[in-house]
Amino acid sequence: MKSEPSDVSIDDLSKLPDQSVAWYGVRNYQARNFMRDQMRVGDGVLFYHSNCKEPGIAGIAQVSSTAYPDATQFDQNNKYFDPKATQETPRWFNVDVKLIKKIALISLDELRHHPELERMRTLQRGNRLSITPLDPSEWEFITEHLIK
DNA sequence: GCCAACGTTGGC
DNA sequence: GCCAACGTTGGC
Repeated sequence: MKSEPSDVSIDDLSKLPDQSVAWYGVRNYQARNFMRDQMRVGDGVLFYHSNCKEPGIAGIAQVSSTAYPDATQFDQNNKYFDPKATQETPRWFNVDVKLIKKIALISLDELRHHPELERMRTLQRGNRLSITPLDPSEWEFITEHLIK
């Protein structure tokens, strides 16, 4: 799951109550569907810093709630406000994500050097989805071999 | 349903 | 700041 550290960084997450955050602001249907239809409480999450000086995996987290309507879609003053969403028929959903641990950054450059990860969705050319599923073998490789 | 125009993402 | 890639919008 990608987050821009200027918005919510791994250190921001570590300071939040319960080290947990609502994954608000997703406005892409495919990414929304991953949260709404596929994520389960306890699923592992790689917390990825994007659109920043050092992009890469900054921490390990887990899904800590099932999906529920993203509150920002109803807030006229929020940049994620969606005039087409209503309380009765919300359009956007988010899960909560809870920090497990911050790790030494695994840079995008390093990720690209491991053949075990060459099919990883988020590394594919042209991929812009902020949320992508991981193959269990990719999760295993990263958590067992790339965390110092 | 097509598709041009436009907006966004995100690495570099 | 550039720009490739891709998603969304809306006229027709």
